[in-house]
Amino acid sequence: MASMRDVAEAAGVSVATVSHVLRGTKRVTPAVGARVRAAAEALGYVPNGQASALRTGRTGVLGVALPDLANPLFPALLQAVEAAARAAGFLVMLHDTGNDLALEREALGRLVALRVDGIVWVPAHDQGGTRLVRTAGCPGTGARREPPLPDVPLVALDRPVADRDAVFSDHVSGGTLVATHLKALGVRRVALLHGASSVTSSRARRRGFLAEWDPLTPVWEAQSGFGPELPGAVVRRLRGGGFDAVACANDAVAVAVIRTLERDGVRVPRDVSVVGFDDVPLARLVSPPLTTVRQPLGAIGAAAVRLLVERMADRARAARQVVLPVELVVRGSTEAKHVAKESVGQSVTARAEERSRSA
Amino acid sequence: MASMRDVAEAAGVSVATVSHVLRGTKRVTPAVGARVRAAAEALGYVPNGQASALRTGRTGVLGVALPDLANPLFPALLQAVEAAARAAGFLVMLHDTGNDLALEREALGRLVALRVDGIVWVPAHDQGGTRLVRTAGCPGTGARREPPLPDVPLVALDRPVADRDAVFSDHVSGGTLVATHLKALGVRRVALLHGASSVTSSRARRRGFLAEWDPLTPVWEAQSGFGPELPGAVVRRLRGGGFDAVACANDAVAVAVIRTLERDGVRVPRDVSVVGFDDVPLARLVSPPLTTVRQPLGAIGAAAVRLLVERMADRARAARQVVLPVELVVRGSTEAKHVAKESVGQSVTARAEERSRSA
DNA sequence: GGCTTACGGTTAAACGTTTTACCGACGTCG
DNA sequence: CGACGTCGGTAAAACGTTTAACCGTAAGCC
Repeated sequence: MASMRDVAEAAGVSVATVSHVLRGTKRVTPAVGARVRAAAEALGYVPNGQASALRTGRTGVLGVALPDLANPLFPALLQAVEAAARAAGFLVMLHDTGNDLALEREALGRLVALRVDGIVWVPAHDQGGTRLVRTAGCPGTGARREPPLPDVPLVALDRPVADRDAVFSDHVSGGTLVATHLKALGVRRVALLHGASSVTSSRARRRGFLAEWDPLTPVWEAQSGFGPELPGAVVRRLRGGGFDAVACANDAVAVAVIRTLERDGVRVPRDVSVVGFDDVPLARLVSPPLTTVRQPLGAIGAAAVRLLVERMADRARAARQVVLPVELVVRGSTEAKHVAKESVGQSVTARAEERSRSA
Repeated sequence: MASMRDVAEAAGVSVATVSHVLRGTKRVTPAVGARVRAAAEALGYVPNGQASALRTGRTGVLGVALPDLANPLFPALLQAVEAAARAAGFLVMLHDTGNDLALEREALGRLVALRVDGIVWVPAHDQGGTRLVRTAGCPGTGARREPPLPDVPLVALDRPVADRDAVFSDHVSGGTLVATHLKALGVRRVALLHGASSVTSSRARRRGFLAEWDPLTPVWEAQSGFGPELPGAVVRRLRGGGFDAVACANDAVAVAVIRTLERDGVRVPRDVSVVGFDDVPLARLVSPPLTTVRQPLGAIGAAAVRLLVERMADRARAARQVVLPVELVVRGSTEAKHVAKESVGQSVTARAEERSRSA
């Protein structure tokens, strides 16, 4: 592949001049500029990013490490991050960590080795984040002491990492929004299906929900994970019935719940309302369309890149955390109980959908 | 960040020795080996990928350029490619081209500039692929003559690119499978919703379908695109009715069709059967679960990486094309017409699902 | 005309690796 | 005892850029 030296020879100038022309770092005679450009074009010259990165210390690449692309939230999030990164002039390097701590460590290691300018990281487990960044391993146990992550600009998404920048959705008020909505619908008995309890956001949503919910009303809680397969215990309990609404860990779980209920002849939302979380594209496509809490993916991506850029400018700056507002999107999977149904349910749906579109 | 030179000084050896120890390229005294490794660990040394890439000419990175992450097929495909790449020791660099030809060109350019070892590319439009790779532009029109893509190992997915390796699903037999299935169900009048006609795979499916379909039976055809929003003309025509089945460009379109039909009181599959394409995760979650044609994503990813590796070994090798078999997955959105419904429809569903799981 | 300045361009030193060639010491063998 | 191969380690060149320092020439100024 043609190098700068080849271009220089073809144009009859020095490599320095070629560099200056191509990057516009110095004024040159129009004639020389034209000669150089012509030569570069003729040879199909493509600057070697490796070499210039080595020299300048900047690669123009952001690394992204995600737990699982199969969860539809993450492609959407990735797209948002990629768009923000591109707007800021960065390419994106992707690593799917498959929810595996070892893979996650390796992923971060490779990103650092490639000297990416910054890392956007959704840790698989939230304890894991901090452990991976700090010096880890149990001294004295003989376990190999894992080295800490070098001081690379890094922003954690949705999970806290000690002493690092982070961006969160406001899961607490997400939980509160769900509780408020269900209360307004006249729901009395509710089932909460949480994701993994090790995930901060799950706990935050629960906190937000319970803060708003009448403390005297019984609430049934269980772990459902984040995948479309419900644990057997949850399925059995859903069959048991006895609740007016189910609030789910995410949209995939909500869809699974709806299918399970319908298979048993329970009608959604007439008999039981179901609320999801995330508002993935799927949510508006299923039947009934999901009432859910929308995460501000675009804002998350933009904030993440912004934090990284700020940190590149000032490595010593104190860690900053950004919390972004979420939004309840009312669709067809929830409906008023014990009160005039059509009017309330429908009008709320229409209004909310309208607003979210114009936003 | 600590460099090799720092490690060498700390260990009291030369940089060459450090390199040899860390890469195991030469035998060293156990004592020296231990000293070097200890120093590296103590300093938190991470080799500089840029530098070694510059020296060796290999980056260990594969570039991936996709049209649109919002289409759920592509995250799934990306995951497959990433898994295959990782298995072969490569990292993946992602670029979402947003179905935009200019962005696509820029994406490929940046990947080349970063000297990725290979590129996996799903061209947005299939004429675009070839045009981008060859020298383009219209000489004489004054349009800036776009330079051809340098000779980087590159594999095109699902769209042909002149003189390059490529991997396809067997869309022709995909179309045939759909036709055969619908015929067996007793469907007489069918609507075909195609994606963009500029996409090779769409044309191939149509060809496969019509080859199997009774040429005397009228077929209604229209372009629906690939997104979840149906064009107005298609919606109006669907409302008109008059067919027993709709074969769709992909699963998202199929879901949109089902919703549209149901809104008009048409029951799926009882009144009309609907068939999707791709078998994205969404397909089994919607109601009714989609009968669709599964693309062998894992095999596609593996084949793509394999082709790239082969070409790295032999740059002059002739371009090779790999066509991979697809599979009909029968679920609940299709049902037999004019014959005993429950028995045929259900048993076929059960059998097919069983087989696809054990596979 | 001699002085300074600005301009257009070049030289050469980095950046952090990998790798070839080399070198001294040591053991072996004739 | 001398020649020789082997072993462990090092010196130095190279990869393709960027950029600070430098240098001749021509223009500007008194």
